Amino acid sequence: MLDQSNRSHPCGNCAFYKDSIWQPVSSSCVSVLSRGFLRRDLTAGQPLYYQDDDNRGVFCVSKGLIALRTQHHDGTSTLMRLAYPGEIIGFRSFLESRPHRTEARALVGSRVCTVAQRDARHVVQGNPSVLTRLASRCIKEIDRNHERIIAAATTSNKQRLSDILLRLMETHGERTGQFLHMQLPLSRSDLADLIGVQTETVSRLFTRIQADGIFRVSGREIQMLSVPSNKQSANM
Amino acid sequence: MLDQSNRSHPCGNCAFYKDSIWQPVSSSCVSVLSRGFLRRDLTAGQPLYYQDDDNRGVFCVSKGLIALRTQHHDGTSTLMRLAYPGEIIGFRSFLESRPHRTEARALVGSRVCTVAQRDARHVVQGNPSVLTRLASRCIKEIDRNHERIIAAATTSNKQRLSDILLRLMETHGERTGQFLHMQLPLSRSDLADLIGVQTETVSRLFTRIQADGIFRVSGREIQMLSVPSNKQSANM
DNA sequence: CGTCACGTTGAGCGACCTCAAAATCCGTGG
DNA sequence: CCACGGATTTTGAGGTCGCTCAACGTGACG
Repeated sequence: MLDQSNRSHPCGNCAFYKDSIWQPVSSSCVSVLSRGFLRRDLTAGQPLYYQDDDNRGVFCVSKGLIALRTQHHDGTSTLMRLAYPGEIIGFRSFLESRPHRTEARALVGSRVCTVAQRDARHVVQGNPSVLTRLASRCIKEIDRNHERIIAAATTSNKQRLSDILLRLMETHGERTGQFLHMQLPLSRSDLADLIGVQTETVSRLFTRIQADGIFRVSGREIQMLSVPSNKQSANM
Repeated sequence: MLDQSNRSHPCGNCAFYKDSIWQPVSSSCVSVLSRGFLRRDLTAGQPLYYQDDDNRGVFCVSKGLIALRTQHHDGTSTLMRLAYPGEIIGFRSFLESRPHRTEARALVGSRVCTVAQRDARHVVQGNPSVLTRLASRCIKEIDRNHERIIAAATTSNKQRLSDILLRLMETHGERTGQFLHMQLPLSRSDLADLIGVQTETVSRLFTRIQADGIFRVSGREIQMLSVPSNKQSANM
């Protein structure tokens, strides 16, 4: 049995330690990491950083769910990404030393670990493999964006909303007998910003999704038949 | 006057030498670069690599225009990116050592420089700054994708098509008196795959764009009043 | 001269938008 | 415990845009 944890490393107790971008690093850098390390708990709705803020470090979602939004000049906004546990956020502004282009806000109670900017730079400089792993996270983000662009072009809004529910259920759902259920961590207008439609349309999409019999929706309470038998792929 | 060129470096004569990701590198690596370097001219329509091909190196567009497409299972495809001169392509599969997820194909006569995979890895390993610059190109790609997602959510298809014409005109247009004109390097169905509509819709969008008086369109011949007086921002 | 790829045009339909109003949820204070 | 106000969500009516299907034009090429 391998010991997956490591007491001296600040990420040593994290469920995502084995995939941490900060691991492995030279032993001298472990103490630098520990010095610049901050574990922070956010309540639902609490911001981590705002659009146009200067970068303060590299953030890792340890638990919960973080929304990355960008505000537009006309007052509307787009939800660019939902960051799930184990994911890194804020890396663009860190790597490019520029202000954040999105706002990060917890959607549910969350824990976020930060490595302060100065110390993160120090560790990156001394450990090329950290940069390689950061680049890998960049590419994951590119892949996610490509999937989203492709989905927008090839998949109906109804299907995309179903897919989002499915993904959320995977992480946030609780099993009760034959059903999974959850409190939806997003408002109708968040979902609208995510799939690129109006809030009224989201409401109507929920009605249509419910009619297919896999989901039951009541406000933010979502119930789902587990093992949805892939019947939804038959819908357009 | 600084000498922007460098005879011993394979990118030394390139217009984009000063922004090359392969520059600066240690002098010992310059010869490795030269060894793995291949300058290649592509005719319009010629492929550089196919989807699912193994990575053969890092490619840099020296001149021309390269389309990056992904094919879907149902036979449709999406044009993910137009790569302009000075841009790097194929970096995802290089950095992740995985097959290409897009097909790269020249839209007009183009020149592409390749650093062979083995040598590129050698140079990256010996020069951390190369990896930093590659990461920077990754982030540029993320920024482009974000802009595209935001544009899809906030801008009309007509406006987005205009924006594409404007961008192409910038690089490919030739001035004749008061007008810029070009041979459109993309078919109607390429444009459709780029903005996510049907080819018939592209045709109708051209009709409507033309009605605004800035562009004249006849098949692939596009004419534009230069300095378009930003009137198009009035259109929705 | 036929063929084939490409582009345009038309008709009918469905999805989403806008504007408006009603219903529901939720926290706060009486 | 209940009433109130604000935010959120749902529902309705009517309009617009893009989709589908189909026909037709055009130009390149054998």
